[in-house]
Amino acid sequence: MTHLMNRYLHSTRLLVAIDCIIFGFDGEEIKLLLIKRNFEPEKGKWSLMGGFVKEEEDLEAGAERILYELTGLDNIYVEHLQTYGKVNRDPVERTISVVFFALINIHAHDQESVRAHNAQWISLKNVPQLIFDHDRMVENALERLRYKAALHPIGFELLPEKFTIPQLQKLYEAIYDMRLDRRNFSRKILSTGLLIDTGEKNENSATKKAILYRLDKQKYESKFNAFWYFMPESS
Amino acid sequence: MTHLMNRYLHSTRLLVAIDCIIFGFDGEEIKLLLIKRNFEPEKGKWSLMGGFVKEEEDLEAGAERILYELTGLDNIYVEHLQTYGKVNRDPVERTISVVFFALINIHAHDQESVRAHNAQWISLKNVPQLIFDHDRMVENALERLRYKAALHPIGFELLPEKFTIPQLQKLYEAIYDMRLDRRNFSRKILSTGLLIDTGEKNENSATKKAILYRLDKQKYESKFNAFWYFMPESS
DNA sequence: CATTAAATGTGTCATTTCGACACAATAATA
DNA sequence: TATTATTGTGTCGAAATGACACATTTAATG
Repeated sequence: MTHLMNRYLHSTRLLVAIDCIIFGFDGEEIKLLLIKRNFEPEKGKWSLMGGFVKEEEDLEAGAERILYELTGLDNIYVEHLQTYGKVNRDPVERTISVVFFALINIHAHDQESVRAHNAQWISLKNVPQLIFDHDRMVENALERLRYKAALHPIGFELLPEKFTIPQLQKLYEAIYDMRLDRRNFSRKILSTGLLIDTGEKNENSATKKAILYRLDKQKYESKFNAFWYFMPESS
Repeated sequence: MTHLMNRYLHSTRLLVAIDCIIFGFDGEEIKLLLIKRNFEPEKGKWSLMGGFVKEEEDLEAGAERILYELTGLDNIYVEHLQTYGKVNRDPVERTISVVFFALINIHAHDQESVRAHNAQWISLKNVPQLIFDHDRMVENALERLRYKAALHPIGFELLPEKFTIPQLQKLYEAIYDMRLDRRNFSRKILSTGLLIDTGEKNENSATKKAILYRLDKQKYESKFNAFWYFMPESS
């Protein structure tokens, strides 16, 4: 038992943080939920929402706790991105950061809680410099989002329950920062069989009202872990 | 400063381990380099190669150290898989495990070092039960390998510098555990423009000698982070 | 009330890609 | 020289893709 103890006893314990990249979509742009820190360290600067792992808490649970604290939402899409552990990434003390990214319906969160945390939705194109290595985390998360959305039907997580094909197209155009052909996009999306016509139409339109669809949850679950092979047209 | 100290001081420090999933290919099967532990805890059982993060060591550096210790190789393909942090995953003490996976040329490693660590190459199909949550790590790594190899020209990392198209095909057949059509495979691979005909032929053949190709490093680098869209035929 | 403008739904067509399959070339062996 | 196993390359029809046209819906306009 002494031998066992030695291996463990002589090893370093580290602070373990959890940081969350929170994506939203307002109909035009992809946005991030960032906080202007009113606490140390780096008070006054922008950062991701985060916290430390608790003694008796799984990592995923920690991410969900932190997301709930800020947005009042649970049951949202959360995925482990990766872990950042450069020796000097946190100037106060060496800290490993386990990073998750979340996709939420931007209109569904708790406004009050967001205000209390001094948080704001900021367009991807206007993201300020962030503390520590949070910039790189955001970069990597965007790559992952693009990667994932090309292959899995993940985009729906950013939209309300009922949505139109033009809305979905705008979402993909925002994710990939490129224009897509309406007609080809529609064909591709409908060919997945994931969309169910609700019979309703989008009333908030000054011109032709688009059909409101909802996800076929069943097919969604079954297709989610399979490759999807959707990709924006190459040029 | 007291405020700052409180946030940090009252948080838990955790043991941080690094575990490595090491893939190899022997020409027929995908294999894992596993160790039969001659140390506690779980002495006598099989596990991944791992270790603890050192005080002044980046995570990636730690993975490379551990890989070098076992195989004598550096400059190999290593990618962060994900981090496992369930509260009770290690019965001795709560430990977070940052997991990497590596792809190596199975004939290039240091035999002596592998023997000294009581390690063995074990076919994916015969992997014994592993300690802790290492089974799930292996499962996830295989998923990642399949995912990645379908989209990026990653398979070459498992082959010697010069290789034939039939060898490459056998590799993909092993990764996806399915048979592929020779003629379609050849067409797809050659169409990527990544292969350069060395002019040499594989002399270890009792029949028609296959052309030896090597990677076009330049194109390889440029295509690596782009989607590749190679996938085995569906059925 | 007819016209216009903007947005949506659907269709066509040529090109490319993909899967299934056939045939010729190479090299050791009998 | 025939045989056998393996490798290289070609063909063909079906499906998917990108480029593009046209008709429909709706509010606003005169």
